[in-house]
Amino acid sequence: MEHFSDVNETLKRHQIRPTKIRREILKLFFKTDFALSHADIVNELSDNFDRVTIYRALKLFADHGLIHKVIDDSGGAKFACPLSESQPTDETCGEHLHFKCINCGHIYCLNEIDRNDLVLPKEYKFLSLTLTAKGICKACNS
Amino acid sequence: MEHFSDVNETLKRHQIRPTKIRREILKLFFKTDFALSHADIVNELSDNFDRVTIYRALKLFADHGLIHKVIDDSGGAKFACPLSESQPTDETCGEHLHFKCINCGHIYCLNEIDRNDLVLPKEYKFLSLTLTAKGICKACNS
DNA sequence: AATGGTTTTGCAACTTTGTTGCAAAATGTT
DNA sequence: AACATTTTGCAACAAAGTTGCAAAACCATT
Repeated sequence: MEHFSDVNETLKRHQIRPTKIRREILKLFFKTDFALSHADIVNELSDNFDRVTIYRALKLFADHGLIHKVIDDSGGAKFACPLSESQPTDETCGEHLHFKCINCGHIYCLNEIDRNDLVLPKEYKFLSLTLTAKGICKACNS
Repeated sequence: MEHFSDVNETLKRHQIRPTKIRREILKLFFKTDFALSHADIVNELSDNFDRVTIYRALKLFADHGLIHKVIDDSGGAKFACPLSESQPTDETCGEHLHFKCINCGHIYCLNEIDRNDLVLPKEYKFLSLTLTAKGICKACNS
């Protein structure tokens, strides 16, 4: 768990030059435990920064492994920042469990769950699981 | 496996009135074994039908359980038509395995795979699996 | 502190994807 | 054929995201 004062340091650690808008966006991620959409960020930030700049910051953060993109089941893009920095985000984004609340719509990254023995934290109520495989299809595998 | 001549009958069976454009779209689904995007259909249909009419036909098909929507991992919507009509599409869409080819980008519905023992057809090369749970989150579950 | 070079930002314009309202065309029924 | 109901095509709109470019901010050097 990181503190707000770590914002500058975290940016630098990820080779991202700290600017005002980047600090503001990262602060928002630090105080939120679910994935944020671009629109969420625009609405949440008090000073109105430019939409495009926010898109670019999100892209930059993702490219540098600070956050990762999650596609909502309705097709919208959200971005999640893993609070535990223990594991590198870059490659592991597809490897942890995502949980979508059908009530509030929030998406949570459940990093600590064993994929082979899915037991959610007790406060969560499990209803369904979607599986999506990736690989090479029969047409391309020849 | 259905034949082209079944197009009219299939539409009627799903309580969809057969019109020219609906027959054309369904034919396309019958001859394709992967999920189609709206843009795919626009490009594939020789007569140029109106974009909006195609959107409406897809919505209608999905509402009547003839096809189901799949969200691509890049956020785009695709629609898949299960060739085996053995199982009702409406509720089971989230329950079968989706396979995305990282080479051609096509999404296949693998209906016959046992979720508890994922063994893909031998022509497919498996690379990774994404898990997404749904339910009620800690904030809403109180 | 001023200079100069690189980044970053904000703005305008544009694309893609999808939706809505409405009049005209097609369809089904009597 | 005449009627009511569906369906289609069109125009307009909205949300999400991208690109090019000039102005502003930033950084390093003298």
